[in-house]
Amino acid sequence: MSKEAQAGGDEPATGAGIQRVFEALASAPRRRILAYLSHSSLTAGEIAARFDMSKPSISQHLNVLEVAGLIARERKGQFVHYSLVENNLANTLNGFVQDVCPVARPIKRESKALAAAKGREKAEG
Amino acid sequence: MSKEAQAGGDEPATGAGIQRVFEALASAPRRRILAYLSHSSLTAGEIAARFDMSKPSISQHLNVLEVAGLIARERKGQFVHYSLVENNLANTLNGFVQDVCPVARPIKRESKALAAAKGREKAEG
DNA sequence: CCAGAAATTAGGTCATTGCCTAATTATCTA
DNA sequence: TAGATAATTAGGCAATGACCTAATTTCTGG
Repeated sequence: MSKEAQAGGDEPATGAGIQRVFEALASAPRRRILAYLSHSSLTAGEIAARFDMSKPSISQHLNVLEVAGLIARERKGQFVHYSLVENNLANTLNGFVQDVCPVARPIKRESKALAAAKGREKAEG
Repeated sequence: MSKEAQAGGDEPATGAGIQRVFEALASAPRRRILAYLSHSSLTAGEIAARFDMSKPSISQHLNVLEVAGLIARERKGQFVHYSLVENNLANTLNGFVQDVCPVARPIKRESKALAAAKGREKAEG
């Protein structure tokens, strides 16, 4: 398993990947893109159509999200489909919260269970 | 209860507070400060001493974190003590993850329980 | 009151980000 | 192959952010 692709699993919250993730999330349009993709995969054009912003700008946002490992792209003919990389966001943020927030530490085992459950889901899905 | 002070409780992940939180978290030094404060409260000077950075720069970072509602300041004589606002970080990130990450949605009730438990903890103190 | 320490504010520089338009690449179809 | 559509890359510009030094505020102790 590639370390960066599935960041958040065991990687400490001080790793290199987490920086890109938080930078990616610091932008409202990018968070909005993630929200859209949480409902269904979309082409770059479909995403751009939902914004009052030029296509190249959206393309840049998509690139930032992809480099952060939060979304995946797949070319299909002349279209490029984007989809959420589901584990990464939750795991990265979860890992960080566990490092920083004392309250959250007790649920460390739960998040572990969550990751396991997700693994199962993927395998069955 | 002030809405912004305890952001993340019911506030949608599209609110104004979340933007400040994510911007605050986009900086490695600021995340490091949060990690320090998760172990104990510290004065501005004690925090600055842990960084290879000027005190004014640290002061600015502290201000960003405070405006985001992630830390609290308390003046004691000539010192200023900073401490973590524990609920806010976990709740804000949790709320966002629930909005975006399909896997995480089923644990919505758990996070609610977590918030409740935290309330109790605070009250018993 | 004055010297000194803690912390912030003020002001300036430099790099980065976010947006745009124009140009380019890749693909489909007639 | 030519023309149209999807998407990206290239390049430029304004705004923002992160750092610094110097100056200021706020408190303590002699």
